[in-house]
Amino acid sequence: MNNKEAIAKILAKQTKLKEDEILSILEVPSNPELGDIAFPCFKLSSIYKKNPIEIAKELESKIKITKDLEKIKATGPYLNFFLEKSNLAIEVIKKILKEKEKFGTEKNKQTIMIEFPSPNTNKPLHLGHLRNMSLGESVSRILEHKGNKIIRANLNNDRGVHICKSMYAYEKWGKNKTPESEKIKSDHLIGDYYVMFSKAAKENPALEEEAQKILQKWESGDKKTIALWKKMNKWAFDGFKETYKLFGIKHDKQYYESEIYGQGKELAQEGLNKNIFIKKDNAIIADLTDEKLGEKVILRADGTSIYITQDMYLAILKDKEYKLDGSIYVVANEQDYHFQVLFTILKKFGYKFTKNLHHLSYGMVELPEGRMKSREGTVVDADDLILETQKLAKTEIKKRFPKLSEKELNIRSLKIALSAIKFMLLKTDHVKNIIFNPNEAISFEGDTGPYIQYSYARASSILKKSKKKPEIKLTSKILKEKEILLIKKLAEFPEVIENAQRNLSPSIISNYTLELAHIFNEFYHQTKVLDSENEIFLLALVESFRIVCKKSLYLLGIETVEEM
RNA sequence: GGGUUCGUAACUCAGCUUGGAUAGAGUGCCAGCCUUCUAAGCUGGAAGUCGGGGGUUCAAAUCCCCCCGAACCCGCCA
Repeated sequence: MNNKEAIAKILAKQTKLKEDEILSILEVPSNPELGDIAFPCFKLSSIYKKNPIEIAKELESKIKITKDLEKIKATGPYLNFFLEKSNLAIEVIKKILKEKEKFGTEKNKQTIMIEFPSPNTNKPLHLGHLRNMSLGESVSRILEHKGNKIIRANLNNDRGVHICKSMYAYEKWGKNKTPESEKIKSDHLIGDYYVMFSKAAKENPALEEEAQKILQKWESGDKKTIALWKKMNKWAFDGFKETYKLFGIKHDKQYYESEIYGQGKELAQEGLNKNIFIKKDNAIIADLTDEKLGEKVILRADGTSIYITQDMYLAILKDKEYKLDGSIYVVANEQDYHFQVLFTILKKFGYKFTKNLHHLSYGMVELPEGRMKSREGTVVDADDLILETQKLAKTEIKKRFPKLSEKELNIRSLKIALSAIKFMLLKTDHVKNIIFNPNEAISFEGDTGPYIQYSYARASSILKKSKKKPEIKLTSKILKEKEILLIKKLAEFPEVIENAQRNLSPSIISNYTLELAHIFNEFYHQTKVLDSENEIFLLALVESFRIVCKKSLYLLGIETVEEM
């Protein structure tokens, strides 16, 4: 901020350091009571060969107080600057109220594709997918906020032996059952048969070969197999569609593995011709031992393509179709190696877009007893979790608003439930694993989404009840501690977004929003807004909080409620 | 065996990018606060060898090295 620059200017006059040098040393004191901006004197200490404590004292007596500078105080080896708060407050609030939801935006105008969650069609979405989708959607919104055009893409893994397993089980035990006849969500029906197959295959390993046979039939275009595959895939997609809608996810582009899985063979041949790949045991492989990635098969000895072959092709296809400035794959960290290999190969081909590819790798969601396993049916189902959480939210709402209409109850409880789930998944740094304890994880108190929503609702309530209009005018120049803290926190927002964007890290926003809401609640208890001396100004402050809080939640994919 | 990532309070996590002043939250526990803008809240308290060891530095949770522990990967599966 220009306050820092002004201070740097003053210090540059008094010391041998240059302005930008000072600017990089200036920091915010750990405790606000110490001051607003601190200058550590250690650097000067080595230049002047003098005790930093003495240097701080000397500077304190040399620097004059101006109208924006309330006080200067040397504390130990630090020189602390106290800013005049009312000017700062007016400046910050004016900017927020003027720019509103555009506060902190930029005009980057890049086209960026974000791929998520790319599910398999043999089972319904689970908690891992919810983490994936929360991340993908939040990163999309953060980059949009920075002015970029985002294409939300989804790669449907709709073929392969895992899908044949569900097909086998359905054919054998399904007896023309349908989602309608069983009154079950269509993708859940498929998942049930997948689990059934796995259990049966444990007893009778020969079933694995049966699934392989179906895959061969599928690849040869056997009509009956294709018909069954189409029928079951539709069930999967219909089910996913509902979950996406419930969770607030909309894609701009759908890719299907079944349509691209055979492609990329020309690339393999091209790589061979260009000596990027070599032939070994009749297969085409990439020798990446120099890159410490070992040898990777690109095309099987029988000429069929594998995962990496198709992914090479898809990366090029995406770039060709959209002329992308960036492409982000939101995929769990179990595939770190795959993406390292993929990007290395594309680079060897000389594709310029390779430098714009990014694997947004995130940690696993585990249960207290260990990893979730679809095969064993120990996964936390996405739909079930959302509906269960919504039920809990309904109970809480009914305690507070017993007369609320059924319609409003449904809308509000869903917003609160999704906020609890999404925030839980986004508050932890995405590289880390999350241990999901079903008994404790879903909460509406403490460091949670609903806590933030509640703070927002309180703010809305104040504005609704006041008879006056917010105005940036101070009746009293003396601001209370929490009022100043809140203003300072609001001012941090653009920097926080910048940081979150640079690191593609929604958790930075989650933690900021939590701190913001926390300070607002402290302010709420310290200062009564209605009928106070500074009412119109405080209303403007509350409105500023509402704007920034709502925007922060939006960037996390979370909606606000006006009353809760 | 090799690679990648993680390790901070009883539990779940911030802080590490850019080294600085007594390491911060939440949950749980203990003690308070609802005739005052919504108690899904607020105030106070107890609770820490920042995995261990070494190094760099005036200064290390933060940077470097070694060790230990955990997760994931190392397939002509996806």
